[in-house]
Amino acid sequence: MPAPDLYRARMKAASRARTNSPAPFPQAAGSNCSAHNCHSCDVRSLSLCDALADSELSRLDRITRRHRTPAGATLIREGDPMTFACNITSGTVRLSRLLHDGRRQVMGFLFPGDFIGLTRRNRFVFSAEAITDTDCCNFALEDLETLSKDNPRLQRKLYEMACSELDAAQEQMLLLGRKSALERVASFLLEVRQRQLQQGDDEDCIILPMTRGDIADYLGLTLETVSRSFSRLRQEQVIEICETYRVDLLDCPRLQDLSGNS
Amino acid sequence: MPAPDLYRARMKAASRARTNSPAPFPQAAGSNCSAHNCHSCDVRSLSLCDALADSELSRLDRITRRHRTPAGATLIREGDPMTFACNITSGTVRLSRLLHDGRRQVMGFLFPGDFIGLTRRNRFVFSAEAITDTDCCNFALEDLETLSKDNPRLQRKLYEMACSELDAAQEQMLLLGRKSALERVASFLLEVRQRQLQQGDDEDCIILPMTRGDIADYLGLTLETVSRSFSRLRQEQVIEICETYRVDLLDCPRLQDLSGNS
DNA sequence: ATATTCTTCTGATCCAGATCAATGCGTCCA
DNA sequence: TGGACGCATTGATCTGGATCAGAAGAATAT
Repeated sequence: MPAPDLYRARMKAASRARTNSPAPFPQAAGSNCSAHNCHSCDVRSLSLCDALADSELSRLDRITRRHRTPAGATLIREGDPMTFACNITSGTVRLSRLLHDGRRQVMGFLFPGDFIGLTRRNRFVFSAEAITDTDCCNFALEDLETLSKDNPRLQRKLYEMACSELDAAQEQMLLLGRKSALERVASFLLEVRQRQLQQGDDEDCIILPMTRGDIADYLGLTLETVSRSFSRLRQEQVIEICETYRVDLLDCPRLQDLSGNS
Repeated sequence: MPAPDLYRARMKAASRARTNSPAPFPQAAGSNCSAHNCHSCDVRSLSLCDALADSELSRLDRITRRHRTPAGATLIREGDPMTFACNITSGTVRLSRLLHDGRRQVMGFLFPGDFIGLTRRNRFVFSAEAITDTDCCNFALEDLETLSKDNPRLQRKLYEMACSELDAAQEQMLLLGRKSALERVASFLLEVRQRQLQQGDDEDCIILPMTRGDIADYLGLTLETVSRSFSRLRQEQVIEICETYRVDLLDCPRLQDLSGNS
């Protein structure tokens, strides 16, 4: 995504929030927004669907509902009944949870290939909001269960995804429990870099579609502290802030040191 | 466990740490410490093994190695290769991770029925230490994989356990990222209560086998702050500290309010 | 153009919780 | 029996990051 678009997307998102327009999701069955099918899917190798052989894909195709969610709109509201799971195929999504008085914890940012639905709760405890325009495939939970029941590879893949998420969550617990502000921000930049390498963007230039406030709520800080940490990393020549939402990692080894991961 | 024993166990643990005696784990095959088998297992219904029918238990029995770990000894060291998984059958275990400069994050406390091994890493990134004398069953990872390969219920159970862990980890991320000290301590007490209800101890009197320092490292606080929070809850008649490691929850609704979970 | 909105950045001040320090209690061991 | 040790509690002080308060940039709306 070209850089100026990102800013525009953010603005659109903000304006949508202002006018409080209804979230376009979930939509009625059949209202597919992007010409797309499982066989030609860009992110199949990154996602759940990687567990299915070509021959099984048509069965998946039949239970899939595809949706486009514009930037700023809500995919899932905290408290919604957990009736479907969801696979992000393009865009960036923010998962967040609120405390009664408005304090917010961002549980994670989702990129193409990421999956929502690894939980045993019967309601979503977080909301999912599109940071940029987002495409996703969702499956009724019962369909997915039927499918996984006679597909051990799919069941196994779900297990592996849950374990990976768990590894990441434990990393985040260490960060939130014991790291300083600068360590958190350094860790975050390296995490985003790692994610973008997986996506095939192999530059040391990372794109941050989320705001400083989003980052702060992910790292258990305030946006001012995040901003100051960015500035300090810039002053120390560890990063260059090309644009607000685009950062060059000039010195990754140093960033690694600063991240606290020995 | 009667209360005074707990104090003694802690002392033993401390003395073991002092004299730096070697961890008695992993032991050679066959060195079973407790007379115990899968069919008569107390915690089967709480654990992984619940997924297996009676008829399949003997197969599990054959790949199981049982160990007793005395209080204060180490079950797993950070960095050990992940060659086995482990099921706690009695006792309490602390999982913790260290930052290079000694800062510690306790990732969780394990009770009977809890499982270690839901990860995709090939090395343990945390250490596991027995807080009280602990019995566990462990399985070579490859045995477990063989078993789960032709046992969909076991595979499914592993998936569900990973999802439960993930739900808990997200709860903890909210706590570590956004809750105040008092909210953290209140949440912790309620969490322990919940765990002890599962174990069948249905009193509003909870046992805390871990030290204030352990609790602090679990909650991202210092032990002084934890101690002060306990004192404040006592002053406000929300809890009664019967003994250091035994707490009565006098007013659970109030504790719930104070925990920040609306 | 100009006003407006959203966001970031930076400086000044404040405070919750960390750190430092002292006391007491229970257990172990010589 | 006394001293050492581990742990918990409480008080005094300090500080990293929160909060409060502008200023300025970037884009949209008019």
